[in-house]
Amino acid sequence: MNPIFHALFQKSRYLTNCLNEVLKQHHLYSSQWAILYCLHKNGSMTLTQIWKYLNVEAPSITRAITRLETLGWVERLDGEDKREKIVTLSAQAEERLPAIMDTILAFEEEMVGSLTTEEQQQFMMLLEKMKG
Amino acid sequence: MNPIFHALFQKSRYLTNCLNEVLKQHHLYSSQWAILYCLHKNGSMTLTQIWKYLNVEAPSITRAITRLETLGWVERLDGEDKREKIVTLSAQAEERLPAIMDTILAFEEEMVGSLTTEEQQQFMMLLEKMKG
DNA sequence: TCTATTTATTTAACTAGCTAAATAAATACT
DNA sequence: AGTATTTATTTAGCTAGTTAAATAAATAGA
Repeated sequence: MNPIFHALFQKSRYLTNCLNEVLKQHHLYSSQWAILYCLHKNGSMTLTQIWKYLNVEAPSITRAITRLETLGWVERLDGEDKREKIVTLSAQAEERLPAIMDTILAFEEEMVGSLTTEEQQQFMMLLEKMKG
Repeated sequence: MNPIFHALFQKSRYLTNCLNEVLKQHHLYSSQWAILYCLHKNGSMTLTQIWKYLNVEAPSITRAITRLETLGWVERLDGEDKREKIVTLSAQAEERLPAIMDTILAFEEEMVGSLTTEEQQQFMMLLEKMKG
């Protein structure tokens, strides 16, 4: 068994666990953060736009949005096309995002700061060179 | 948001999905394969040895072993220390392992074959250079 | 116009990780 | 010896991904 896969899976799991740990202070999980960041960057989006952007399946997003809605982070609005739901950040979310972003930046610096910019580019290049 | 994390998580998810896909022909999931491979390599192991080796929490292994046991891949035996359970591969599993290993080798070649040995080492080195 | 197909979302059920707490056996301490 | 602590496993319940199938609205075609 090629150790690359084991190492890659381990690191991925380890990093999401760490991310969840630092996000605890904001009462968020990493998958919830991914959606909030996506909405912050792109503005209001339909569910389909979100899952295509994050490259996960629709039901994962439906469930996460439902949770974020009950927690007051987002709102679901009917679209002009009655099939689609438009998701927007709540005022409360907009207010809290800067502090969360600070947390994330510190986390990233801690995790990946030991790599030079060239090494980071090298890493991305190698990742992309794997099939898929 | 540093794109390294997104890329890493995506690739990890993509590779496990691919692995699950090729393992379908053997009616196995990737996490089940990880345990079977571990037992093949190390011989009989206690649950604790397995979860420490695979670096996941104990309940994940308890559940996976229960499933593998009902499917006939492994057996749970009482240890001399009555607290521990010793897990062994079934005869059926031993019989089927070579074919599964062929599948896995082909999968690895497909996924990572486009990288030279140096690139693979480079990749591992960069992974390890990240904190953790 | 009516029907068939496509598209957006949701629901159900599965694997797979996690933490926290329960249980039972072994070990350590007085 | 008897109690307290540690260790191994399990159970319960959570996030988070997946596929398959249901529902409802929009679109395309006869």
